[in-house]
Amino acid sequence: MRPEDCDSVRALSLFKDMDAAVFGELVSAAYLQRFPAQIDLIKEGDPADFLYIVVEGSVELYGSSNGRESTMAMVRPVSTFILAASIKDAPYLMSARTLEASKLLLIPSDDIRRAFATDDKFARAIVVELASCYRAVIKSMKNLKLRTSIERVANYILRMHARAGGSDTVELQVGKRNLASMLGMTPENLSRAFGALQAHGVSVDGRQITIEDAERLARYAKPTPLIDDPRG
Amino acid sequence: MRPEDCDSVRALSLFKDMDAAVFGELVSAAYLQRFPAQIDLIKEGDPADFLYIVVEGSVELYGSSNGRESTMAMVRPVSTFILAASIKDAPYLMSARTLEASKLLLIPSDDIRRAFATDDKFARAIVVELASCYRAVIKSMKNLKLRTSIERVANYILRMHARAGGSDTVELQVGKRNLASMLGMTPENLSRAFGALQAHGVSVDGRQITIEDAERLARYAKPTPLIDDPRG
DNA sequence: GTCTCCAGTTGATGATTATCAAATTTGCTT
DNA sequence: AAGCAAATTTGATAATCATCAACTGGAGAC
Repeated sequence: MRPEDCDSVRALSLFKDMDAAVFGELVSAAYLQRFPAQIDLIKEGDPADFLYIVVEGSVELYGSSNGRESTMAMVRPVSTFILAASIKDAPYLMSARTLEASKLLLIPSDDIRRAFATDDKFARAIVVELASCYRAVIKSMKNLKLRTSIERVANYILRMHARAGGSDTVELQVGKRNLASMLGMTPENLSRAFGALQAHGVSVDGRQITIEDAERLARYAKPTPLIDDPRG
Repeated sequence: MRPEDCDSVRALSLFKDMDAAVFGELVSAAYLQRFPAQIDLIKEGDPADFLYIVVEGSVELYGSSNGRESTMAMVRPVSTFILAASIKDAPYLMSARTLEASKLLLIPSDDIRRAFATDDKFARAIVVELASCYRAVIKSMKNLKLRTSIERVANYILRMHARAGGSDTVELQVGKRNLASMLGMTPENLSRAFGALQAHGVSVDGRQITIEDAERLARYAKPTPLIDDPRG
């Protein structure tokens, strides 16, 4: 594991304040691996053998039932996923696959639980992390239950716009297929939603999205920090 | 606060292993209050001044946006709600109101955070609690995204059936209006869903639900522990 | 450069779900 | 027990969303 990768993991709020020796043990027990795009990493229902950290690339978390499948979240560097299952020693609730070629750090759940039991600061950092994850899912659920599909797309565009520092052109980071599933709709309807948002000053060309007037779009989308603020 | 209420709170896994003195401080700082039915307790966006514990009765957590409103969860005794906001000192993401006359324990978030900072066992108990809450929301989200409304109703009935120890008649604990919102549909469609489930051996009379053959219903509902198991 | 493949788009249609209005039942009050 | 308000059901209709099929355009293979 390269020092800069190690540093970027250590910089995560989850690990930042933990005991140096315990962190050392975690890292030495871990595997740093590269995966190609579209590789299945974990399957829901499997025992949670590892905690995963996305060092480079991106990963899709999705759920399945019957024949259906739906994206639950997309994870980009540097952050962890499936922490809850690792800690509880419970089966994964979501499957995961790489979206692109990715570098991942796999830490055995046993070691995570041991560090959790020994290191008080680590235990407290996990609390904060889980609380944030919990609140993120609640927001995502409110987004789903309280908004129409076009509103969800509109608010997604506004969030990208904010993340890009207010630039009036933003670039989609994920394929429209994945985005559609993430937003709880079909790819066809995502296309049509983009079309419908032309009426609110949005134009889409490939993965380039141009926002004519963010204020105007916001008047339609009606964003609220209680759903759309990635922090808090 | 009556000793039996105190004991039932202490028995929660969140508090069970915590230091007796710290627990004593928490309880002495807390307010035990009775509320009538349909009383607004908290409003989303407000600062998280208290952690709530439902001692008796039941509470609805709901989100709103635009003019819409949707039930996110229903909390029954004895359990806590809005722990994540209390710990993070962040605004509530959900509003709460009593569903029936209820007895609630309100613990100031400041005291919760102080106890979290001092008591290592409490900090670890919070981790387990938050991990469980997180997984519960993920399940709820999978339920929403991966199932039709009739399937959600069918699986809800199966869960009640299991909770009632396999009895072939179960009683609805909540009004159909609330249940509909919880399951992400309108009251009208819940009615029709019950009607549609007659074809799978379910008959509904008021709040009494009779399941002719749970196996048969399960063949339609296709429950999975990764969505429907309340534990894990 | 041309071909192929695949993601994305578009159009037509069907299923699901929401909305509105009215009828009916239920539960509670007097 | 009668009367009233609220909850639920039912029916008719409309909006939303999914599905299927056909088409388009661009990226990579050869």
